[in-house]
Amino acid sequence: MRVLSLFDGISCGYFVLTSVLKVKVEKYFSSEIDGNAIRVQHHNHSDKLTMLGCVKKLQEREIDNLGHVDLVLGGSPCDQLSLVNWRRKGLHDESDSGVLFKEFVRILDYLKVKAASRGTELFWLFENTAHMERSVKEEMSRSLKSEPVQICASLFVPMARKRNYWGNLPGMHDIPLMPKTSMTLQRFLRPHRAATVSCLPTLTSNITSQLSGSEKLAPIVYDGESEYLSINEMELIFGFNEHYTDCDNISVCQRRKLVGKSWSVHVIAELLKPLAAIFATDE
Amino acid sequence: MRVLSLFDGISCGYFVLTSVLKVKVEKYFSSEIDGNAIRVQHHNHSDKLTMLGCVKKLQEREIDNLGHVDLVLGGSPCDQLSLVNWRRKGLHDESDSGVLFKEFVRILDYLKVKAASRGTELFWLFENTAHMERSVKEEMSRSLKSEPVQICASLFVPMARKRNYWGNLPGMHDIPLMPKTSMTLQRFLRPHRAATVSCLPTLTSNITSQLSGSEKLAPIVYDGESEYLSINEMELIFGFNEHYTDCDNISVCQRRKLVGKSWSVHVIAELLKPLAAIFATDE
DNA sequence: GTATTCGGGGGTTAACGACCGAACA
DNA sequence: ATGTTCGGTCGTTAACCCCCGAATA
Repeated sequence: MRVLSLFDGISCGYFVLTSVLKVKVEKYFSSEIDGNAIRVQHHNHSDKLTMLGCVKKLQEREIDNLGHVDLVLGGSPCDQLSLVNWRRKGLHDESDSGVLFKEFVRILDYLKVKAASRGTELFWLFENTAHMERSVKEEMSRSLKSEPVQICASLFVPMARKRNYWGNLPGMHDIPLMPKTSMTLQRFLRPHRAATVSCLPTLTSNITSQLSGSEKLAPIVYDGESEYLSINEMELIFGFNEHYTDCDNISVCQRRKLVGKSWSVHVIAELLKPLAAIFATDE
Repeated sequence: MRVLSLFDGISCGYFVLTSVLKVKVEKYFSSEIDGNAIRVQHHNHSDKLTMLGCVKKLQEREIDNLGHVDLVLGGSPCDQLSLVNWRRKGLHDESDSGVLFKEFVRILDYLKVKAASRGTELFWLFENTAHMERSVKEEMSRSLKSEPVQICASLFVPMARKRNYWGNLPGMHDIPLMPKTSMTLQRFLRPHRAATVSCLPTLTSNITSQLSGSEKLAPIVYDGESEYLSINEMELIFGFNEHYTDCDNISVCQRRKLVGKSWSVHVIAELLKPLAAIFATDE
């Protein structure tokens, strides 16, 4: 499989395809500009990724040079779209990150045309927060020429995380809306660390996102004192290996920002699972 | 084997005995008061250690309650002894950490008497920096009733670390003073990270200890820029598993302090290796 | 009503990264 | 002479953690 991942972050897509689904990834093109995210990519996947830099550099000439692409992945920045940012600028402020959504559409549309003319199939998946203005979501759907499915990570892990997923993956609109997982937070913790809640709120890059309810209850008790999740625990709950982001002296704060903006591994694995039956795997 | 480790830090002794030498450790009593060190102990060895708290609490009654002890380990704080601290207070200032050396002697002497009266053998190992005033070293030798052997970690890893080791371990004074290891720093680094030196200076808790020579050369080049070692690389060079100290949101700075004060795994393994032929192992 | 949320601004605290220093090899 | 070192102080920068906020469900 040959993959193009835009806004690749800490390469959740590559992690899911190779570590979870065991798909043989022949090429993985990663577009990312954040220095810490690239350090995590280097540390975990070193020379298996091809780094492309900024999406804006990907014009038709550069896309042609990638060769054949089977799957396009992307989740453009939501900081200017999410309702949690009351000073958000929306999709159209050219000086901010919301406008990057259009880069995904531009690149996807070009690859669709190429695939159609060659008679090959192009799979794609686009993700963004479910917590945005209705008008923005509708504009995204018009641009992507499809309707999203909303999936919450609490189907698989003890953490809320409602996200909208657009795409053409087989069966993606038929994912059963099962009840929340029976896995409790405590199951993810080491000895000496006790959970105060069974399920976490949506974890963002802001540490206060960990506090539950109006009483703002911290999730952990250690040595008789309440405290926040460790970054290790956050990595595990998102579905990565423990220590996934521990490299190159990236601070705990920056690691929290990287993971808080990432995808939930279990949800992406559920969405991409049908591709494992189509493309070559290691098993 | 039943072990008492004083000033246990991040439990290098337990790591060596179990992970390197595969000795069956029936009991490992750890005396430590640093909160971050205890978090690392909990995270890596959870319920396999028995925490004793401060060495000063270990009076004859508490020592009796430990039951039989085969091996005593310890490296008392050197911040008031090392020549690098020009405001050091020495061994006898009751308000500072140098005086803790006497706690090791007190506890060792009591266990020696107990072992002699029961006719059992008591192994012991005490460690401290080689970079101290001659008079302090001589006083330590008088108190411990033995002479130390000086071993540098560069025998095994690309890092200087001259330390004095006192004890009664079989063959410890016969460890061959081989030339420095042929393992270069580059062998410990991931792709995209280049070493500027083949062997590091003595790594301490101070980040500037990584700079070599009068030109103060940083050890790493990444993306064309010189930078410091990552804490991961420091863990590996000390002989621990990568991420050994990554837990509970301990900051990179605090992790550097924990590792910088720790023992070199390879040296301790060489010293304790003869015990693997005496005590039960997993192999 | 009421709880929720891939975020930012502001004041306090800790990490960072240069100099400092003196003995022993 | 020259280089070295299980550290500590000092100014600068970044991390921390309380507030804030408004649409959607």
